[in-house]
Amino acid sequence: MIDLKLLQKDFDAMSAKLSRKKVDTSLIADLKQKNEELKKAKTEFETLQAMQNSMSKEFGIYKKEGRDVSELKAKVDANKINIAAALETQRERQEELETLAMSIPNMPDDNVPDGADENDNIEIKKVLAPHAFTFAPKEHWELAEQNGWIDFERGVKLATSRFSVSFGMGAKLERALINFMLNFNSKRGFEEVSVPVIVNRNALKGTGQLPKFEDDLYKIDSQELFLIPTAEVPVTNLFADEILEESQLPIKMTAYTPCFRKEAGAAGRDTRGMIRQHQFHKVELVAITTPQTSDKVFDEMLACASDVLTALELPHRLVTLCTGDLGFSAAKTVDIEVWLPGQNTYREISSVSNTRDFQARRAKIRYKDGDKNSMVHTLNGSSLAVGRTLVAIMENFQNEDGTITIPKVLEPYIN
RNA sequence: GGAUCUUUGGCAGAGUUGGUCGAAUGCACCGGUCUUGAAAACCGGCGAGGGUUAUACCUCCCAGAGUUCGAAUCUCUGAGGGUCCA
Repeated sequence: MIDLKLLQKDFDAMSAKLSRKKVDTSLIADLKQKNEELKKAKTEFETLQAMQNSMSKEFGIYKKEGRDVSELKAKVDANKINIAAALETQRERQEELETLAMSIPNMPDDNVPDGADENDNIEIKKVLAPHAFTFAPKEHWELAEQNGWIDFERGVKLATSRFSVSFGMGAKLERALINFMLNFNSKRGFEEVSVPVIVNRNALKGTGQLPKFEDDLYKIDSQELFLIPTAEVPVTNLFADEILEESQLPIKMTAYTPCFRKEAGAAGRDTRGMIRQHQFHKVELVAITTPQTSDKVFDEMLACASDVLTALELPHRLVTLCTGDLGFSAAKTVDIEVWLPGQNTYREISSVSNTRDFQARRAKIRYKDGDKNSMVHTLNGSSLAVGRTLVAIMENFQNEDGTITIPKVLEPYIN
């Protein structure tokens, strides 16, 4: 959630930043006004409540002294009616404010480039040059079927479209990749955690998936629980409602989970193959830091994800997302795109984001900052999407006859 | 599934004849005295959010509803945990 105090203090700066993310200034103005109205309603209610409290105290004293309370009671009873009304207004205002505030995205960092969509993203650097093929490289679904690694039809049979089944070496490679990545991340100082893949509404509010993006989540109707779209949700929320000691920070974690997404807005996109699945494996990085160190940890996470690809000998590039492509919670995001020779293009395989204090404010994750409590910064990044990594391996390591060479670093994991 | 108990500040743990309880006490933590330094001892501070220049003031004792002038304390519902029965 954006900082309402800051909004009151510096409306212009904030609305300028948010308008870069296509948030209508009138919305921000509305938010400011609602905030002021809530304040007013609160003051009103609290004044009445204070009266009530002091009269009640008096009441106790009167009783003890055996004095007549009928007059006081009449006063108190009258006040009660006003309190009920004031409380009701306050509640309404509170709810209005919250509904609006929770649906406003994070402000982009100042150095995030302006832009409308992914075409305006800015490449930072390329790592490893795509190697030249002496034959026309195939796309991964062809290779996957030819090698018997992935069965798309049977995935559909078991569930619905956008589900698949991995067999034999395909399945083995997925497992190898997960283990390899977790080990890799551990060595970089990210503690391995294993978390629930079903979470409640509150956790999803904390990281920003709710209330705005409920359509893209799988919901367990009977219980108000949801399948996680990313490990970012349970891992970040591990520390919700907590006040951490500064000495504990930064907390750096890595987790493997399956992820579940309805892909509601993606009809018709990537319908073939396993680029866009409803269920996929992902190894995630999450960090909780002080504001002073979040940029440093961001770079560490980005390097960590990029180095995994380098270790796998996969050509990739780093891309700074422009304002138009930036996610809801992120102040800054760098995507890592892996080279897919079959598709002859770079495709997103990882996304590292700094949400600054946006999620921290929603999830109430704070730390002792001297003698006061301040919001932490939270960061997350994939390292990596396992299915897409497998796709990249298939396409980059394919031989002319359609067989696939296994990257050297994975050999210990599949024997 | 049935019965019963329980849910308090970072932790432990008082508080159940409703009033001055945001809450004893201990531990932990922070500051100080003492010490060459540390430990011990002693003194002081120490929940969170809102609000204020600062006070005042308001809210929070699992969640929600209720009784009452007044609820951590009583009633109901729900959730989590324990024990027993099945």
